Amino acid sequence: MANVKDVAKLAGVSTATVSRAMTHPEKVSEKTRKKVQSAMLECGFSPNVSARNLRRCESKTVIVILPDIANQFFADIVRGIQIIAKKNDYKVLLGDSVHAVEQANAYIDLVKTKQADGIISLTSELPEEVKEGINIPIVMACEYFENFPVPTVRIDNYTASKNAIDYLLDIGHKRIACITGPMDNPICVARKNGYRQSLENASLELDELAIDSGDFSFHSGYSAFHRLYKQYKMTALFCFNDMMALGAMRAAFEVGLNVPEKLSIIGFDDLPFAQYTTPQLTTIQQPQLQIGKTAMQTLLHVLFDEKAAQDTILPTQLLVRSSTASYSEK
Amino acid sequence: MANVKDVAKLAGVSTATVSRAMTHPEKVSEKTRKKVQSAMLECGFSPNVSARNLRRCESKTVIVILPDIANQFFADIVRGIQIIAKKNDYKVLLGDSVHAVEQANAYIDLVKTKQADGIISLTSELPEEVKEGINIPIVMACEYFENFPVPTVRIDNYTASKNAIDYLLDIGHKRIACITGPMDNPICVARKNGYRQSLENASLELDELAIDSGDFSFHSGYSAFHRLYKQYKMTALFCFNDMMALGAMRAAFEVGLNVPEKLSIIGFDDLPFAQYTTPQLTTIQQPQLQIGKTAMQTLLHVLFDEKAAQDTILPTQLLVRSSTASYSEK
DNA sequence: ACAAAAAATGTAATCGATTACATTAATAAC
DNA sequence: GTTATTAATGTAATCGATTACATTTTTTGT
Repeated sequence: MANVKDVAKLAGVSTATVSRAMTHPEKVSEKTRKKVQSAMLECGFSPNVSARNLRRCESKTVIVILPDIANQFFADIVRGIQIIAKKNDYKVLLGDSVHAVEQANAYIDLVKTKQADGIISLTSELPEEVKEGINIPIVMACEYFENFPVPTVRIDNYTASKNAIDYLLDIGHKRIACITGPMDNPICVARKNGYRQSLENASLELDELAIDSGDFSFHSGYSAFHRLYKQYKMTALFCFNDMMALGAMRAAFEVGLNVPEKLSIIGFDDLPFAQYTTPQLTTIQQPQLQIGKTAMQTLLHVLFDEKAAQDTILPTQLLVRSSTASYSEK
Repeated sequence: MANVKDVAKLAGVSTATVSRAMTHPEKVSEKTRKKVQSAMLECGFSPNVSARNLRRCESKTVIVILPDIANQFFADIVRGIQIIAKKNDYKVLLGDSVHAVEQANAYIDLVKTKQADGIISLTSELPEEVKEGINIPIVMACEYFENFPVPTVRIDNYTASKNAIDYLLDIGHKRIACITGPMDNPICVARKNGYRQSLENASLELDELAIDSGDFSFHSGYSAFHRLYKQYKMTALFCFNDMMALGAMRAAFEVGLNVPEKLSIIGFDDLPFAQYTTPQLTTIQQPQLQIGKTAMQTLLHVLFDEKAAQDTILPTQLLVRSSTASYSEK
């Protein structure tokens, strides 16, 4: 494989000039730049990036840690990250942590070992050292830690959730159940607080029997519904993501509880399938693309210390489709 | 940041010994190994992998090129790849090519520039040079090129498709429409051939009005259905993936064509949502996890030239759920 | 046309881990 | 106890691109 020396010899210049022709073309005369370029073509030269990284102490690569590549929710976030990364000459590499801290750690090692410059984490399932403010450029998107100083980009889970319940109350529901995510997750705590606050504002009490939890998978929504159905007579159900909402909708169908006539269901995320289910799913839309873009921009700030990187809160929107209907007591 | 020299000084040994303690521990005495290890801990040493890669001419990293991270179909394939990679001390990095050859090229460059050792491509949207047998370790999974010598792992699309249509014929359907994928894709050609052959075996002629094509997205299935519905009276519909099948199912609902009573629908892939739709989707299951595992194993063969890497064809299975029902003419 | 400033290029050190080869220490063989 | 073997360690070159600094060439100003 050709290296700078070969190119230099072929072009009749020094290795320094070859290097400059690649990375600082403005510092090389038009004429020699052309000579170098054709020499590079002639011997099929590709620079060895390990060598460059070694010398430069950077890699122009960012790692995105996903807890679960199978969750479509992350797709557009990643797209947004890629758009901004590309504009800034960064490569994006996706690491699926499969919800395992150990696996996430392996990706963080890529930064420690200089194979990547920074991390955007879409999961809070990270090793303790990260929370303790280890010196690694990292931005969290969607998720966050309580009281830990990692810059984040996210939504206002509390308000989004509160608005959804407000809407259900508005259209006459009083018995509103809820399928949460894992309650050790701060965003789930926030969503549950929104749910509780909305009920309290309507002078309704939160009934623990109306609440069950899942792990964001289709199946967990399905089985949580079956458990809830036995213990609580609900007219509406709020699920902490669309996948669980679909699982619950399926389960409701199986017990003959028609959606939305007998049961209203609201999801969270607005995944692509949400408008293709029958009935189409009412859900809370997150600005995934914008979250991704902002996260990458924030990471660039962290990397270049341009300004103290801050938290960003982006807006959500309740999309009313056909899985919800107004309720009036008979 | 500490480097081998620092560790060496701290442990009172040479850099060579430090290096050996890391990568060939059996060549170092028990005693010095311990000394080195505690010295590494003491100064918080992480080896600079760029330096190692530079010297070793390898990166222990493989790139997986996905055409679309939003397509859940790839999730378990990636899991399978990761399982085998981990066993062999390889890192897996996912690259979303967004169906763009240019983007795929950027990932291929990672190999040329020694940042990755090989590629598993889940898309055939690759630059021409790859097809021309460029000297890059690459394995294709699911997709393939006609007449190009890249090792592949895939299913028998022709037979899988033929079996699905055979089943529809068996349960009495005669007017079977089809929503294909992009017809410049060899796997789509194979599936369409299976569809045609099954019809021919039953002495039915393939009617071009019964065929439309999509791009594997929910929406394309939805709009293809609406086009088909205007021009062809079908009692069954075969879609080349589950996402289009769901889109079509939604469209069928909108025109009042009940599934499965008035229209049977078959998908392809068995994505996680397929058992949570109403009705649950009959579909062709692919062994995604196994495809991924085999692809990674094949890539290891390619990398180490252990034996001529071959093509592998894995089995599929028709999963009959509730979106299909038998048809009898009135 | 000449000095001064600016632009272009070259020389060689550098990044940090690895490893061929050389040397020393430990063990085995007789 | 001496030599032959083997194990452990050290020395220094190496991977390939970058860049500080030095030198040469070109441009500018008068």
